[in-house]
Amino acid sequence: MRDLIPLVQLTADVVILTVRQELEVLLVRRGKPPFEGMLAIPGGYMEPGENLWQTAVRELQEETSLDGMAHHLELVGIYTDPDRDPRGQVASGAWVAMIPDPPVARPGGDAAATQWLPVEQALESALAFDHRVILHDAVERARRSLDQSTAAVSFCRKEFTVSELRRVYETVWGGKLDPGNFHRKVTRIEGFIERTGRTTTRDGGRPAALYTAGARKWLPPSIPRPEMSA
Amino acid sequence: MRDLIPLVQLTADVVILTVRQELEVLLVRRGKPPFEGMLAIPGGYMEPGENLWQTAVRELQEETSLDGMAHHLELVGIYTDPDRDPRGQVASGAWVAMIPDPPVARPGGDAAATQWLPVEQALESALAFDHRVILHDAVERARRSLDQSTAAVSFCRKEFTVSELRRVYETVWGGKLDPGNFHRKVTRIEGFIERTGRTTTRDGGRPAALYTAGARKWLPPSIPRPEMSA
DNA sequence: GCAAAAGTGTTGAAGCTACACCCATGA
DNA sequence: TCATGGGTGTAGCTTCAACACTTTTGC
Repeated sequence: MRDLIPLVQLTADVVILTVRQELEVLLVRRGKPPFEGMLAIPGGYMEPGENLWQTAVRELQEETSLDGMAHHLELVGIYTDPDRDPRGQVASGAWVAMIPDPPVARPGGDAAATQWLPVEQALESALAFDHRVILHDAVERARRSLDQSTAAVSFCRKEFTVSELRRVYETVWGGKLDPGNFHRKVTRIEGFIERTGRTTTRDGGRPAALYTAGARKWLPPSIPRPEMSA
Repeated sequence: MRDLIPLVQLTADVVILTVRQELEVLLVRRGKPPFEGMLAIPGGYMEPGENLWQTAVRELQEETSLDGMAHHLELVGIYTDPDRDPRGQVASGAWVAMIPDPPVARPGGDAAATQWLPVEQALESALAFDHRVILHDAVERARRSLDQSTAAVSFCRKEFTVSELRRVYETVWGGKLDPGNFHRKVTRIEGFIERTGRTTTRDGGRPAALYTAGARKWLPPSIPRPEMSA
């Protein structure tokens, strides 16, 4: 009976997204079989003593030289179809990371090359394993997070302007937001973003106030919670 | 090198929640070691040919006699600490299910007994494995889903009244909502709930219109998406 | 000065909260 | 008839969308 229980290996795949002109994803070209030469989502095996979240943090760090721990890493799903990997039973936890300013991509491990690709384009490409599904789910999740949480700030550098934040929303959703109204909206949601007191003119025009991420994690719901009482 | 990659067994744990007077969770008392005699979240091993979601569906079905497929099953997390199970490396995917009307709990498998417990009370109890953490995360997730998605209807039977839906929110959040305003709110969100044309007097008073769940999955965000264009 | 981006003011429409009030049933 | 919960009306307030307009920089 106990022998019938599948023994599996675990991998963490990390869908690394950033916002430039469009929403882009970091992919690696596989340097060895299976799917040698194909594009894939960066990931790797869980190592002894690790849990899978730590694996994801490590992968993010290896691919981007970013401190994975400090960045937004959100679980997307767990992919466990028995035949998803030709090498045998390999289950994968998929995370999505939203990072600012694409840093230089760093090839390493079994990746012959890493590259940024617009997600539109990546979703039309053939990817290794079930990575097209994973990428699709991850992008869905990222869009949803923009709706509901303060995750958009993860796409901005540590200090950012309201306009830079607005451009994140505009890019991920496609469309334009009224700058004035957006400014009032986000500055009025308590704990969303906090002024640093500094300003910048890096976007041209009148100096813009710089902000950092606030403590709030979730945007206010559309059905407001009642006052706690019970 | 390849031998260093841990081989693990996979289990699916299903946190089954329902709303009665309070938010309650279905727990099983373990009938064999490890943690024999302790309360635990129902779950079981992934079987050959299954993926882990199917395992979760099967577990829900075994514990509640409900068609697991038809019910709301939401991934909560993946629990992979190397020492979370004394039997060895066992990783667990945790789901949360929100079901109506507690049906009769059905002991089966390695569960000597199953019982409903108020969540507050369960969170104060010692549970097997890391199940206190899992339960905590699952309840958080359920609360969040009420904010952001239409998941509240999963706590209602197939046909329900607006008041029954309101009581779900009131119970999960603790507090009172204005009946009139709540009624207008949910009936005006398109696709949230749909009238059946039938009525009921099961809650007393004037007959109440019966509704079913609509097609909408997510409630409107507080920062409205711009019109798509790009 | 001119262009560009930041941020504020304004106005009419829409939505929300609180609460009164009527409705339709069972007892 | 009364009690109970269902549902609508309404007044006052807040928020919102659209867009004009002022501010502060770089060139």
